[in-house]
Amino acid sequence: MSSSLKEVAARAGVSARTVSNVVNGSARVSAQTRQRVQEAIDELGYRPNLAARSLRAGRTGIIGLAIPELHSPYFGELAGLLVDEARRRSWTVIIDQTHGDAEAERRLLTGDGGRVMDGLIISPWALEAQDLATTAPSLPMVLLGERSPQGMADRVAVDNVAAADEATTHLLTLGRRRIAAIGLQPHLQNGTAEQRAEGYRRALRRAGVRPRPEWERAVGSLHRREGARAMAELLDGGTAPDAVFAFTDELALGAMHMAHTRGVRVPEELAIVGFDDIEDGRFSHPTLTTVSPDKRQIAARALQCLADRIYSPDNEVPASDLTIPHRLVVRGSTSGTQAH
Amino acid sequence: MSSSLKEVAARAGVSARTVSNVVNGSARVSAQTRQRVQEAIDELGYRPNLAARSLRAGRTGIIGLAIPELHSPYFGELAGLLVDEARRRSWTVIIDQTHGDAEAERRLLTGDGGRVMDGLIISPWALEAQDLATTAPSLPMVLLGERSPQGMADRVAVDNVAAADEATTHLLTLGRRRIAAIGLQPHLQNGTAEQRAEGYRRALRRAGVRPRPEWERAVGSLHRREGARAMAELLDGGTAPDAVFAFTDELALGAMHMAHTRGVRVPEELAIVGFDDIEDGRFSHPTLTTVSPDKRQIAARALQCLADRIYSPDNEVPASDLTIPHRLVVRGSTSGTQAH
DNA sequence: GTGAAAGCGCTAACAG
DNA sequence: CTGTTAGCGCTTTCAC
Repeated sequence: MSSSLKEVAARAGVSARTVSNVVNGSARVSAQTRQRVQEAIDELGYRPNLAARSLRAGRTGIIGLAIPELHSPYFGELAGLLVDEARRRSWTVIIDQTHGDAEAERRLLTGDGGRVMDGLIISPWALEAQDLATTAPSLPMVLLGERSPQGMADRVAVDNVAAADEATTHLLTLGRRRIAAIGLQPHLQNGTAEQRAEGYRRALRRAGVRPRPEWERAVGSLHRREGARAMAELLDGGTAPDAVFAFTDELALGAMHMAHTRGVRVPEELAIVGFDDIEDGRFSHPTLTTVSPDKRQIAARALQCLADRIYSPDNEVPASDLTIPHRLVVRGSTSGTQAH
Repeated sequence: MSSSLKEVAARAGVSARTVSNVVNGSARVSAQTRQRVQEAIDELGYRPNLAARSLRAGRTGIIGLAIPELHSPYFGELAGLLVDEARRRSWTVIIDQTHGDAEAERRLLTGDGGRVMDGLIISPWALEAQDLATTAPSLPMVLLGERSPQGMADRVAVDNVAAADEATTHLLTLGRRRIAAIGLQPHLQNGTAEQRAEGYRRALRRAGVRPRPEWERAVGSLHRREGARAMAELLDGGTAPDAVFAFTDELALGAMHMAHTRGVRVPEELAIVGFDDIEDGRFSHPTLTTVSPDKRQIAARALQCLADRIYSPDNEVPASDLTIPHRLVVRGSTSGTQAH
């Protein structure tokens, strides 16, 4: 179907070695020879076979990205940034969706089905620290989020406790005291959710407000639908909250939707803060106050870590644990103005 | 680093052939031998090297997906569906973002940098039909959207003219007559935008309304920001429209945002229809009326086409041109109720 | 500056 | 049922 290096060599009247040199620029080739080879390449439409090259090199130039789902503004945006950053490093990215399925995550980690990837960036969801530790890491790996057992792999994440604390404190500063939280995931032992809950409670306690379990709402997923459902439960409960801290923007937008549906005014009667700073929140009505992690930096750091591990012969580099900066972006859902 | 088939064979005291048979189940192996081999595999943590396998097989099991950007609800969702569908067919997906860059699209088409992918699904944006035709397709390819020169590659798309007509007709049915359109991209010769504009004009004419050029607003991108900008221009213009058909939901949500900012009530003073049926539109305030393409079917059909081309030895199968069904979903932005 | 040849890890055709 | 072996297309050490 497609011509090989050998055919190019034959046509140009040189050896395979020389063609290889021309293609890779790996050694000096006389201008004349180079041109003859280049012509042969063009005429034959030669493209190097990457499988062969990888087999030789022991590397594929492909890294894996495993995320719960592409269909999610946060992960979609992050994936986009990671793909761009990878491209800058001449890597291609294979994307896998785990859908929060433990089996899918484990399969990826063990490299079941064969080695294609030089490294893996994974945002574990269903797998617990325990599992991650026992599942031998068969390849360089960077974890996004809160599930790294110490020292097992590099980790890149924001300080969720501090961020949640800030978000909650912001609501307290507005004079709100009946502050609910939406987004707990008790069945998952999900590190992220637990840490955001911890920051939420910490802020409440510091302000002398006692956390009320009935205002900590669990969700089955992080989609808008679940945020809406949780909000409905809160509004149907005994005392209605006057503020909500949602653990993701999607949940927050779902909650806001339900507030509108029930005729509850935002932010007057109900202030809302989200987490992630997705695009939607900048154009919702009202616009959404949120914790904004530096996603660009998450992508850059994750790839830097991976590159270090892949290119460093020394396998004993201690795992790094990078904390990415974040900031609270105040918008309409917690202030009178529709600040952008 | 990782053990090879040969090592496994040595440890199990069999030949490479037998190990290969065990791994692939390609021939009958005695239960006893199988077990011995399996033990060796487990002990050594053997994983087949896919580069070698691909080199041998002439196939990689990897397909490419090239879209303008992952960071976009529509493409993110579509990419997710395609990845899942590919997985069902035991393919892995390499994702590339073109960012609407003609050069990036061309590079992909020519397979510059080497052959890794068995096939490519591409949603061309910047490249014109002309370019696509002249750029020799070096691999099986399916085009998503409106840019296929006839017969060059398979194409999967909705009937944009009909869909835009329906959307506009819906607005006319509500009694609106000053209907603007947001989303033209004249500089791109973009087939999709042109076809939606055509459907829009056709519906207007059929209803005896003369299309007004100043109500056809061009955008630089399909993001919410541009929708907001275009809406602002419309509101600042001479006669304000009483309805807007935006060529994507993101543009529609941007327009809606601007309407809110300017105190224009939706849908009372301004009805809005979008296109794509992204998740955000189901939870916006008000919820967004939109044209909903059957994305699941787009994904399924695109992969079916690709599979046919990859597995069919006959290269002369005529290119198919599949039209995917769509439907108009009426929600709050064009009706009094907040219908979900 | 260029050629010859070995071999990356795997599969499959050919023996036995 | 299992062993032997020849490449897949490329890079690279060793010669010239």
